[in-house]
Amino acid sequence: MFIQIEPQSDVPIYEQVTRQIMEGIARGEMKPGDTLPSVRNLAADLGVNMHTVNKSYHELEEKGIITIRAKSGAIIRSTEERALTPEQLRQIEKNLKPVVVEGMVLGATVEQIEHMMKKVFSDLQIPAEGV
Amino acid sequence: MFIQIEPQSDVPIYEQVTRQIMEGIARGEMKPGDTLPSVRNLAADLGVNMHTVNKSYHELEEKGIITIRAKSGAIIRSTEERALTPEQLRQIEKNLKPVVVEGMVLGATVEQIEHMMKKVFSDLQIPAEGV
DNA sequence: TATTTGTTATATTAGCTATATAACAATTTT
DNA sequence: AAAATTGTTATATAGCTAATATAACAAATA
Repeated sequence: MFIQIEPQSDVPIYEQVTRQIMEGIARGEMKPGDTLPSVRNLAADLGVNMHTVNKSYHELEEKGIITIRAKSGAIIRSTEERALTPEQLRQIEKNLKPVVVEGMVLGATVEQIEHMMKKVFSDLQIPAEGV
Repeated sequence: MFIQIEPQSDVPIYEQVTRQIMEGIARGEMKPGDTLPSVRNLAADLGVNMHTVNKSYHELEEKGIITIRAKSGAIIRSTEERALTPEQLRQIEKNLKPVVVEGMVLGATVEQIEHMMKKVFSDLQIPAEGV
């Protein structure tokens, strides 16, 4: 699998897993309807505990990104199913705020932050076929 | 002071202090050259421990936002002193990435995120005189 | 039927957050 | 010069989170 864990990071392992699965979805490497590997399999692949992966999956479910079918598996929800609620928009803005504020205080311009934002976006864009 | 602590938040107190001081600087309520209150005074104001505020100040120093003069006080650095190093740009981008990725996966467009970013920016802009 | 699945429970270790006290030495104020 | 204030350092404690380890359960799947 495409997930790489950094044990020394200040970002918790379960959070690293969550983020990299989201990246995989954003990149189009994983599509809606796809099933995630079982918590035991992924945990074994990554060399981490089952519960750590389980926590990550439940975090993804809370965010509305996957659906966990008890005793069966986890499926990536379609973009139609997850319709970007006002609550989710508020959450994104809440996450965005401290990052933008820090950027401002350090002297970054709106254009610089905008540029970084678009760079992140395009870097994750679904690559053209055969690339 | 303008800082409001939410004890129930999942954001650590020292991090709340750091963020709200950054907001104060972004808003122009605190200007370069200004001294921050002593760790003991601010801690008393907020009803938290001295070490909690001290941790926040050191976090701000690590970010390059203030200078701590040992046994004297903490001063807000000027924008000229902190020249937005490549390292800082990388840090901002690193902070920005997971937020943008989550927004993407939830179905937000570049325009939506851009709009939120600019909203945060303008909300913190230095208000016109006498407003 | 046997295997795999997420779930639940218990226990342990490690690290972080936050508080509490206390003392030190340099700076600043009186 | 004396007193007060300052950040620093040290020790200790309590609570919480992260992560691991085992184990058993019941439903789903092969």
